[in-house]
Amino acid sequence: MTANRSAVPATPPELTPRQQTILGLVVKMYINTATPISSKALLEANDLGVSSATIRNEMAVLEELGYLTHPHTSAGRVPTDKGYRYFVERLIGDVELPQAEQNMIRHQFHQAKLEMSQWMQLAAAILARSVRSAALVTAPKVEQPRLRHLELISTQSQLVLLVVVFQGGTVRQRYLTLHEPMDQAALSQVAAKFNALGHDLDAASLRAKISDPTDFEKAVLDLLMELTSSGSEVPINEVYRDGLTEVLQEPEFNKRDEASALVNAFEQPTFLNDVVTSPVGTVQVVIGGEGRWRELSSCSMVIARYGVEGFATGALGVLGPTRMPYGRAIGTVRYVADLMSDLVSDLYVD
Amino acid sequence: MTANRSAVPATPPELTPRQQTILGLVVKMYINTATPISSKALLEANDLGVSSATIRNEMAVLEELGYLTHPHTSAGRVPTDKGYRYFVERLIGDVELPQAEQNMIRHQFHQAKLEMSQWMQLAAAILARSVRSAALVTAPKVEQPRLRHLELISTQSQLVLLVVVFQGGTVRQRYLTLHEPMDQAALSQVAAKFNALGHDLDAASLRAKISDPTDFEKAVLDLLMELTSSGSEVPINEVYRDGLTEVLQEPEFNKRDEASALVNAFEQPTFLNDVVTSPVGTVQVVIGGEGRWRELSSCSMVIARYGVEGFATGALGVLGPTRMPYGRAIGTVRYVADLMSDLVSDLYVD
DNA sequence: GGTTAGCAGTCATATACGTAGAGTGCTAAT
DNA sequence: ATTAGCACTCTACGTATATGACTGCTAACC
Repeated sequence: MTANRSAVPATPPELTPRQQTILGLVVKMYINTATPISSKALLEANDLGVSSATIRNEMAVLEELGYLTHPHTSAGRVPTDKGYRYFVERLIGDVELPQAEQNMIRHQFHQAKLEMSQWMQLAAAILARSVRSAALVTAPKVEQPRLRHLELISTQSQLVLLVVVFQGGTVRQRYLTLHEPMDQAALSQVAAKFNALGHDLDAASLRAKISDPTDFEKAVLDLLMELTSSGSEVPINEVYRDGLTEVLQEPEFNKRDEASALVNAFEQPTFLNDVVTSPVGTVQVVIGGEGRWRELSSCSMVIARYGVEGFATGALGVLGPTRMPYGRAIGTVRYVADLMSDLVSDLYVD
Repeated sequence: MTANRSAVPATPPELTPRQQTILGLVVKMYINTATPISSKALLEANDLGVSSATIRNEMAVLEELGYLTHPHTSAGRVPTDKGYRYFVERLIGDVELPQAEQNMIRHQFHQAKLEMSQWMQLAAAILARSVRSAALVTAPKVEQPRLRHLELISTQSQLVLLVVVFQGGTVRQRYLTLHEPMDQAALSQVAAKFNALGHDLDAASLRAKISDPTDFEKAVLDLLMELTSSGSEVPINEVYRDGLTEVLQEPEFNKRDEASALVNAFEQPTFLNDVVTSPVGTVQVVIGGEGRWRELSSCSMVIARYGVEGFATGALGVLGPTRMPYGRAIGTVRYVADLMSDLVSDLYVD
């Protein structure tokens, strides 16, 4: 009991088994009821073999150590962020989703039409419903996308639309302004040349293969590089959402500021990707904004990357009150992320 | 003054000029202050040359006729939906946006990068900021899209991705399951055939041109038809939004139910298109949900179609409290819709 | 020493009540 | 037709009071 099970820096001081039990129960009950947990209530719901006075004493200790708080003198206890953190890292037992639920989710995935955007939308819907939180899914971003086909389309004079289809079916498009007019035939010729040379190559390799490019070809190559460079913005609409309405019903979002902060984060296109730092395969739990996202002090996130590391990854997760069912959330996020990873490797790797 | 200026059926009974003035002032003041307007307050803010008692009498008449209400006995007057409607249809004067503002908006449009999705996002942002409401923009839907290029990409065995680029640069993609395996070469051959025959045609014309198609070719043609049929769903993510957070600050959304209803409508992908009925060129004002959208009883919408009628149209508009600056809203929506229409005809018609 | 019963103390919540102020509706005078 | 004036109504707000939910502490207990 004294050995640390995790390698987290600044390990919290060890709690006695009974303190752990009490902390765990307070967290679980508070997550369910959304009301502060009194010593009496805790006693009535669980048989601990001790009196409420003892529980009070232990709660006082847990408060001293920073795991619990008091809204006011005559109220029950509420977990602090530190309390949730301890719960998530030490007390949560099995976060594996029950088999039945896994089956249900897998079944939905296999029923769906086979399109990435629909899958992402489905993933968001499943996360939202299963965790009762707001869910976010961003499209997988291919690291060095290989070209499948490109098309140059003349629209107005001097204005050309470049459409690129990448391996795996991702499509990107961008307009290009010409210095001097070119007709469609000339454009098609360039496109044909690029298609012949560039098939299955990434943008850099294609550029290397084109000796002595014309100004226009250079411009197209630049645009291709820009589209596939790692700094390039993911298209703004490539984030799929669900469950905002439901999570706004939670009591913590009665206060308008809290609700606004949540909506803000939820709507901001880059938010999820800004927050995710964990590699594919692990689930990241952000509790109470963790100092970095001030507004989200009463929100938690359970998020993960999915896909194939170093090749194509996206992010997904849920956003809800700190009073979140962490067990379910972690289990579901992990399971859905795994499913999505399978999809990515099926569709993008060939 | 007795002649009807509009051809609306069931014309409301004519109000005296003074009643019109008072109704107009109450609406305007309430829109600004969000508090019920008392006879005294109205008198102090505007010189009407009569006493508060007279105004009270007139207000009582307007209430009798259904244009105003009372939250309670000793409160000022608030416009009813009917009052807003009268205001919008008869009392709003010039809804043309001031030249300076037009310039500002036009300027922003010409500064932007030339991509439809970015333009739509920009339109949403402009609407949201200018009207201080939530703004929605849906992508233009081309009626009978002509093919530009299609690509068949083998992903897994039996699973083929169809990517179609239409005239104007719209891209659609869909997966297709094969009955028997085909290799990429065979797929490319079919694609080449379709590209040669189908360039600049719509799906139906292409189908007519292909005599004696193989089973696979039939399947691709079917999919093309489905993608371009009028019943086909617009991709779920093709709606651009902005301004939700801001509009949620409005006092009417203090009540959670109101806020939820708004968020719901705002998030539902098909909402805007479900509501818009007006043709391109006119602005539609929906006040208080108008019976059909029960939840939105305290919301109004100012919306319009844009694009080229019968060819490619989308919808845009704002969603806010019934206490909405209708003049600004109508002016801005009209102006932005016109700009977007110009874009559509520039980009899609050639 | 850990545990517990019991009790004083604290605070939120609910209720009742009184007052101030805002605003209307009505009436009688102009 | 308009208006001054006043009675009436209702909300908002502050205060007082009671209630009940908890805690924290102390002293007794095992």
